[in-house]
Parts: sequence; structure tokens; C-alpha cells
Amino acid sequence: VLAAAQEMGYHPNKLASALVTGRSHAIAFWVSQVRTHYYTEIQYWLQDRLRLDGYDLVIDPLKSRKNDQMEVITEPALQWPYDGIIACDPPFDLEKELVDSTYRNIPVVSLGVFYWKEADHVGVDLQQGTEKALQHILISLKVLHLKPRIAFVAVPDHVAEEPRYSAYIKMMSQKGLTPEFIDVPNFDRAIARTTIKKYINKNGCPGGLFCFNDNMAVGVHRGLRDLGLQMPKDVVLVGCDGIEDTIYHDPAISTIDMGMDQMCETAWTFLLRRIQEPAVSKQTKIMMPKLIIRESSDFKKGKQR
Amino acid sequence: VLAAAQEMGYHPNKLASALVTGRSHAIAFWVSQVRTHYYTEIQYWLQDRLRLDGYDLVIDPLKSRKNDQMEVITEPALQWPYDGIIACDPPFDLEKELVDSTYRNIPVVSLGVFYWKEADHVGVDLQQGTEKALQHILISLKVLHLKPRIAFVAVPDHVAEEPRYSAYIKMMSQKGLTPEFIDVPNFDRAIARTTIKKYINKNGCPGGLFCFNDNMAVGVHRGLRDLGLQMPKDVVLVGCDGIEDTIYHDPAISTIDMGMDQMCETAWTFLLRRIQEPAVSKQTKIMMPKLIIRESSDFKKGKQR
DNA sequence: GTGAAAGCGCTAACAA
DNA sequence: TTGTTAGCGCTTTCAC
Repeated sequence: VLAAAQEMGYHPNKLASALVTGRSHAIAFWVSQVRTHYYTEIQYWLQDRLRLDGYDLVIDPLKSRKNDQMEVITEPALQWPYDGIIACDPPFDLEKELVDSTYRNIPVVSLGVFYWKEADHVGVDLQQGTEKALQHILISLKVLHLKPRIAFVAVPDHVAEEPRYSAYIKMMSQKGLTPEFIDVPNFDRAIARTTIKKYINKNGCPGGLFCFNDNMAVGVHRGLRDLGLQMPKDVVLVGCDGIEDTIYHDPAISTIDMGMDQMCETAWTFLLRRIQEPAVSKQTKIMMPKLIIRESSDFKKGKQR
Repeated sequence: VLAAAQEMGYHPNKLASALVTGRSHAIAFWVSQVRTHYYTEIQYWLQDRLRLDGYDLVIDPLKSRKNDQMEVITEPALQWPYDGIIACDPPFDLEKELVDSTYRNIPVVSLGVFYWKEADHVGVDLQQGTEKALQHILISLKVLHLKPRIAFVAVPDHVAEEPRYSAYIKMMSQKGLTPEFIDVPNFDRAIARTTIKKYINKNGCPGGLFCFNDNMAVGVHRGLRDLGLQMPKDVVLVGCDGIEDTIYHDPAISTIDMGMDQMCETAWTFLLRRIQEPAVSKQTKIMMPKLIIRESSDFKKGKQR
């Protein structure tokens, strides 16, 4: 009988079953910064993982094209009756939506550097990660006889309540150094590349550069190479996120590894648990990132070259 | 009234409406090679574009984890009653499924280097693209006084009925050169990196390297740099796909640009048309890729360095 | 055990 | 125009 059904091209209609059971087996993935490899890697991890449990991940970017090319934050569509929502670095102004969805009994788990403290979340303690990175940069600068000038490369609007930012400020004042900001208008690699070049031509090159994320670090890396600057001999570079690409640039880029695999795994465990047991008490985990030292900042490598 | 509905947290249930109208506004995206930036870029293009027309893209990878880490090709789930399917470089053994879905009246459009000739498709003529690339490599080799040894870096299983492969064979015999294959077990960047190093240590370095795709080109690029080889002075490198990352490596990697944006736009136009008018006659387009010459193969740059 | 019937939340067709 | 109703394809329940 089943074989005959197969032959006739029968496929069960998931829609109908979802309608009656109230379980769509669809999970929404909310992202605001879609077009960076960091979010892509997270998406892959999640997708792969959810599939093992028979769930689909529907990407629901919080940005979209208006008119022709502009990108604006939109309200999440939430059209499907999702069984759950995974919110990746949700913007703070979205908390309302998050409340709404828990009100509608759609479980939410947020993950990343930003997270929603009042619900299940998997966070990353970038305060510590950043401190380690800056300490490492300072040592490298000393060994390589570079000037103790460490600049922070970031998009100014995204710096409020930011652990990277506050750790940077704190560390600079602790060490008696002047904070130096290289402001980039957006997260584009191309913009980072041109911005760093303009900045250095105008202000000279800081000894160390700490970038908000790896995407910008890649752009900055390229800009430095355009100027013929060598890492770590002339300047020490460290990014943040831990995307795989950082390995393949030359020199390989040091970064703060957020441990995406663990982060995703834990977030999904939390969400699945809450789907199955809505009343379970709040689930929380804060992860410790790891500093990965590569050629772009490693003074040992610097001496050889 | 509508305001009141909003207040009470009413959201229409897309499932129910889809069930009755027979329109889910969900499009399946079939990919076999998910974890490369090429497919990611395509996914972004499509997602962004579909959203303008109110459609969701559900990623339906044709590979998934078996047991713990193995990846195997699975039958596409096709659980949702998709309004259409976008099949990106579908493997030939999947044609049966594609027939099935058209039989079930789900429109399919395939796009990429591989495509399904019997239905709507947007193809890319890589035969021509590869020829241009190889001609360019030959010129660079001559100008840079490198030996006329051009190797093709690819995964052997994926080379059957392949325009890159056949164009390479053809061009080599035309020029009286011996084809040289660097076989890489899979599409991983890490594998490409180690493989190229082993190969060169054993066989010496070819003057030119043509890589099956940009992902492998990035791995190869890194391997060459590990060996201290300089591009294009010591070896000339060209990839294929046109992913943005190729710009950011140093030296920037030459590539064959498939014109993803145009490809995606056209594919979606075709699919939407067929959804609205199922009887429309077969829609077909073959695009011409562009060779983008960058530092990794540009003899002009080569002389400066 | 096997079979009929109710109903999930909508839309579309029809009646008033 | 407005209100009522049938039914999309399943699952679940309840009767047999």
C-alpha cells in the first residue's frame, strides 16, 4: 500500500498536519546583519542541527530592500506559525516583538553578543575576550617595538552598551593610553578597506588595530596590504568572531573565537526544551570566547619575517 | 476594529490560508554544496529578491549529517507545499525528483553551471569562460617567463560532463600541452590547502593553476603562500565563481564571474512567471561569464613586484 | 482492532 | 453590501 502511494507521487501535506497539530516544525531565524560570514556560519550550524530533529529553519532577515537598494530594519514578518524563534544578536528595539511572541506563546531564544536577558539566551562574554585580545596586542607591540597606539575600528552607532567598546575604554585608561577610534560608516568590507587607508594616510598608522568583527578585519587587512604595510611587523591586527575565513588570509588574522558551534548547539537545546516543556525555568548560558593568535599579531611570527 | 485586532495580538495564520488557497508563498532552495560562499551569495540574492514579491525562501540542503559528521545526499524533503523550487546546480541523479515535482505541478527553475535542460533554467556558459581564463593564463605565463604548465585543480568525481573540464582538455590539446590534474578529495578549503602543498613538494610547481571554484582557489592560494610562493611571479592562479572574497585575499584572486545577481534575478523572473502562468512556454537563458583579472594572475602587476 | 466524524483557521463561493 | 457555509488535508477522538 505504502509502495503504491509512493508510486502515485503521494507526499503528505505538512501544512495540513501543522494546522491540526499546532506544530509547524518551522523555526524562524532572526538576523539583522545577514551578509557577513559570521551569520552565515551560524545559520549553517543551526540548519544542520535542526534538521537532525526534523525542524526547518526559515531565515527571516530583519533587514530588507526598500525601494531599490536601501536597507532598513523591518518588523519581523512572523507570518508562519513558528514553533520557535532563534534571534541572533537582536537589536534592542526589537524587544517589544520578542515580548509579543512569547505572549503569543512562541518560545524565543536569543544568542550572541547581544541577547535578551529576560528570556532563554546563550550569550558570549566579550568583555573578557576583548581584554585578552588587548593584552595580547600590548605584548606584541612591546616585543615588536611598535608604538603603544591601539585603535578600535567600529561602526559608531553600534557601539552603545557594547562589551567590546567598554572593555576597550577600560583597558586603555588602565594602561594610561589614549583611546583612538577609527569610525567606519557601515559593516561593509569595502568600506573598511577604504576607510582604513584614508585614516592612515591622514593620521599615520597605529601600532595595533582591534576590529569590531572579522568582516571589518578582513577589509582592514586588505587596506593595510594596499598600503604595503606588513603584519605584524608594521602593525598588529586582531578581529572578532572566529569565522573560518580569517585562517585563509595572508597573513592569517588573529581573532576572538565566539565558539559558534557550541553557541548554536546550546541555543537549540534550550529552544527545543522549551517547545516541549513550555513551563521549564529560564535557561541561560554565558560562554567564554577564546583568543586565537595568528600571524597578523603573533610577535613570534613577526620576528621571522 | 483592525487596531483592536492588533492589540489583542492577532496575526493571520499563513498555514491556514495556504491550505485553502493552495499558495504557500514558500519557495524551496535546493543546494548540494551549501557550505561555500558561492551558494551563500546566491541564497542572499534570492532571499532578498523573493521578499520583494512576498515570498519566503526555505533552504533545503541536499546534504545533511548522517550519524555524526558524515554528509550524504538525501532526497529533498519537499514537505511543504512549495509554490516553486529553485534548484541550484542540481546533481544529475536528481532529475527524477525534478520530474516528480513538475508532475506534482510544482514549477522548478534550475540555475548555475549545471541545470536541467528540460525545464526552465538559467545556465552559465563556462566553456567560454574557461577558455578565456586559460588563454589569459597562457599569456601571463609567457610574459612572466614561467613554464607553460597549467594544472587543473578539481575534485575528480565532479568532473564528468563538466564544461570547465572539457574546455581545459580541449585547450591543452589545442596548444599541444599535457593536461595535468591536481586531484583534491573534496571541496574543503583546508583540503585544497594541504593537497596543493603535498603536490608541489612532490612534483614541483606548475606555472599556472586553474581551480574548479573560488573556494578551492582560496585554499590553494593559502597553500602557495605557506610555501612562500608569490603570485603571479612564481605561479599564476585563477579561480571560478566570482565570490566577493576573492577581492580581499592578498594578492587578490583572478576569477570567472558568473554574474550571480543577473542569474538570480532571471531565475526568479522565470519562476514567478510560471507560477502565475503554468502553461507559459519553456523559459531559458544562458549567460556569459566574465573573466576578472586580478593580481594573482596579472602580469602587469607581476612585473612591479 | 478498524472506520467514521469532528475540527484546526482560514478563503471563496454563495445566499440573503 | 453583508453574513453564512463548505471545505482545503490532515490528526485525533470516539464510536463500533
